[in-house]
Amino acid sequence: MRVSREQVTENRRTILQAAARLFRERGFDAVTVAEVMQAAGLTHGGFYGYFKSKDDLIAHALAAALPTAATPLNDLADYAASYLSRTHRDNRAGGCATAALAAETSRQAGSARTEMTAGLKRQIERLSCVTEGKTAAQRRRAAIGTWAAMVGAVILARVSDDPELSGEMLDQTRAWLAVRAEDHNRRSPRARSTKAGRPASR
Amino acid sequence: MRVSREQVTENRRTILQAAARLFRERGFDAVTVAEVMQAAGLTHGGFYGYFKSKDDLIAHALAAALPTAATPLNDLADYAASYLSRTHRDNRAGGCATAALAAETSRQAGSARTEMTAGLKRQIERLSCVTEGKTAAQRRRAAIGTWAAMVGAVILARVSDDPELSGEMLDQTRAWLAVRAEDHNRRSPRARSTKAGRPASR
DNA sequence: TGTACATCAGTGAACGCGCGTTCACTGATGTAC
DNA sequence: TGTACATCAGTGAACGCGCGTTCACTGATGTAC
Repeated sequence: MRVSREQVTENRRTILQAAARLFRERGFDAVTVAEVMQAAGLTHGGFYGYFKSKDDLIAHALAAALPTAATPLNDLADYAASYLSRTHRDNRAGGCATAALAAETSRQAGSARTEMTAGLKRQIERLSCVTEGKTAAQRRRAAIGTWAAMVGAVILARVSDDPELSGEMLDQTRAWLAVRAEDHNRRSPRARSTKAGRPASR
Repeated sequence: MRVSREQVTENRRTILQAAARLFRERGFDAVTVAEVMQAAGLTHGGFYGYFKSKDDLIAHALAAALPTAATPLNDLADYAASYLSRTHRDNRAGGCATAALAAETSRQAGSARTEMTAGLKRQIERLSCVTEGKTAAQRRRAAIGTWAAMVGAVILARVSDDPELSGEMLDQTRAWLAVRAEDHNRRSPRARSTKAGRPASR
């Protein structure tokens, strides 16, 4: 049952989206190739016409799930509020691929790690545009520290089976990040660069 | 080939230590029951005399690998320096079980999540004794934010296949945490509570 | 434009393989006298 | 204290099962005339 070239392109996209969701939700190992193909409305035999192997799918699905440099951030407080929300914590399948898969990816084949590393670099660049700091180096430092805290908080909130502690991880980390920004403004109020003052993304 | 009761007790401890190391190094799924038993110097058939199932082993191995409340922290800067070191980053098997396994544990059976949650509570308590803050609530907030950043930074440093970026994740997060403490001291220099002023652990 | 044929995306059965788990057996330990 | 027997920790073969991957086949698509 051959299919049109447009259909092939669309199928590939559908497979990648299904894989990206399933992997984030359950992890690489717990998701089978057959499940991904079924979620994409196909049978498992056709998989190897699209990808060399499951490892190959993992790398491409990661690339598809990670944010691109083309999507700039607006306000850090807004971003933190949405990232450190209960909605995001409970939405693994549609949420941040780094929080869901970074730890597992570090034990994965090279191509997956390469994709995750590229995504990490893009995210640090994006955050560097909205963090506080007199110099670019200070803003980069804040971007790295903030990102580590956000990713760590979501991972820890997700592992906690105590709902109160889980919510506290999100809320307290958010408040702690806000206090940090306030401290900075108190120390050097003129250093805050406006959003318009720098390009929105790179 | 029956074995003495003391030997049984020691074997159980050996199995747990071997499992805790292997799980941290490669993750729960990638380690087989047979590998754990071989690492403990036994054959795989005897496993079910010690544990109900692999899930049961996972829960007990986590409990064994997580820090106990009885080990208090001394200085936060020292702890951060050692946690955010290249040595720790490269020593998964002997390193922090939370950084190595929290993400995977959040998709695991209930007993493993319960152990990890208990470990998280203990760690927040430990850190609350060495963080800055006028009130207990402020110190707890700092403990949570600091712990999220430390765990996140090690996870991200481990996933990066760019050695420079990997090292930067550790160094910048450490510097960023130090700046945060300085800011606090500048804001309210009297608020710093001495180590002797509070019990070392709870 | 219409027709005949080659191409190849998709199907589903099948293959190896390795895993968690079970089980009959062995022989040293622990215990009852 | 010494002996006979019951117990049970450990062994290794075996069991199901599910996974990633392969392959012969099908039939709609794309192309050459």
